[in-house]
Amino acid sequence: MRLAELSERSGVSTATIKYYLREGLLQPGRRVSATQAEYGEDHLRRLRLVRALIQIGGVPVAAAREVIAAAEDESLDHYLRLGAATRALPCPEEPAEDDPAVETARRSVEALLEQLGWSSGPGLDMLNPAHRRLIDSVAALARLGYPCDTAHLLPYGQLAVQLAVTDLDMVEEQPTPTGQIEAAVALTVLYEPVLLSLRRMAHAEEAARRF
Amino acid sequence: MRLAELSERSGVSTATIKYYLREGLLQPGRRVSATQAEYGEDHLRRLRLVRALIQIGGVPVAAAREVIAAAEDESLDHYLRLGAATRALPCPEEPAEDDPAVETARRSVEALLEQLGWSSGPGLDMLNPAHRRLIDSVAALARLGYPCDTAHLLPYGQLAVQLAVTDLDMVEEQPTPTGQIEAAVALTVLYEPVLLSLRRMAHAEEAARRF
DNA sequence: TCCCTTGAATAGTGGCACTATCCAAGCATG
DNA sequence: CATGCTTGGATAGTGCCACTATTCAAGGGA
Repeated sequence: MRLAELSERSGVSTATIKYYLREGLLQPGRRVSATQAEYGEDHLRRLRLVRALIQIGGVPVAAAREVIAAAEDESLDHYLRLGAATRALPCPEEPAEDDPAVETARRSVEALLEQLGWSSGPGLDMLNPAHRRLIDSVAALARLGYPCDTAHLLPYGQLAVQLAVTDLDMVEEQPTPTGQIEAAVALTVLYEPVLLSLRRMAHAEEAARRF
Repeated sequence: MRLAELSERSGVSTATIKYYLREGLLQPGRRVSATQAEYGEDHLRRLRLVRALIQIGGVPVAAAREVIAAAEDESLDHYLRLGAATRALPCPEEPAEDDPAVETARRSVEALLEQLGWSSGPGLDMLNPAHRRLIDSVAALARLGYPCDTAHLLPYGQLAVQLAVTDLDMVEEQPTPTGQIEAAVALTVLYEPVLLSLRRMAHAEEAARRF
């Protein structure tokens, strides 16, 4: 199909598609003449994924490019690609304040990981952006005077384990390796708003029940 | 204390504090002369809250103002203020595409709420931005071909209920009504990154276990 | 006295995600 | 074949957002 049709079927303007092509989020189409290119169903599928990551998941364009690149890096094996793709996902990172609260938070988190039985290799922690973000968030809560020690975090950690099991079950439903990578990325990102929305709705529900 | 001290103790630049003052995120200090103002501990506390909402929680400045305004609206009673404050929190809203997927998603969500026993008053749904976001996210997942029906959503909803119970327990620990409102806002927003980080880390852990 | 700080007002910056404009090369139609 | 529209590529511009820098006059401290 032509650019115009790709645009129409995806609901993304041609200008934006061109932008994504420039940014490397989308493979260029098969050139059919000096001034025209042909796109296929896989382009459409990819475009929909990119669009969902950016619009629903709030993933920045640059990060989406990294994810896409990692997902189709043929030089890695399946598991490494999966890890690379998910690690490329953004954890909106703040410039770490050198606060005593951060050190306390780091210890709380370390203790939490131990209680959860998570194998936190000493180098792996710091490489994982999620780990940094967790520490920063806990530190912010502590700075405001809210309890956020290991005991408080533990139930959240246990719930996270349940979530991960459910999520990976869905990933393993995918038949092809590429499909699994894509599913891992899409489900990781797109279930985040689902989860947060449900939590907020549950807050409202529970608050109404209590008052 | 003076502006400079407020800045030093909070770690926020004077320029940014002035910006927050202009934007109404912070009450002006008690004027002590034509060119100087005095700030108290409550200013510091408020500033830290605002900062955490914006930096850690990713709340836009405008939304933070709404939240603050609702939290201290004396004309509402405790429960209404709590609702108003949390409802002012942003759910990064997308321009709703008029897709058949959205209609399907809406039905899935409706069925989910019923199974969870949530009292979704017919008007309340649409007012709640979280509800819209949930539908949009489910629609995006469906558009990509991932299963996201009521059966798949139910475990997430049940987990959300557990989260809400834990969260509201923490809110109720606060002795004063104002403290409860503040806690509700802070915990709603600041536990989101905690939860998402833990989920991603659990993904990595569970993936390592399986492969 | 002199200079530094303070607070207010205003304008400017940088990043991001597009979006608008231009251009030359086709293709399609009469 | 002429003509006008569409296509893809390149470049520059837009709008928003969260700050940030500048300028100014009035205080206050050594």
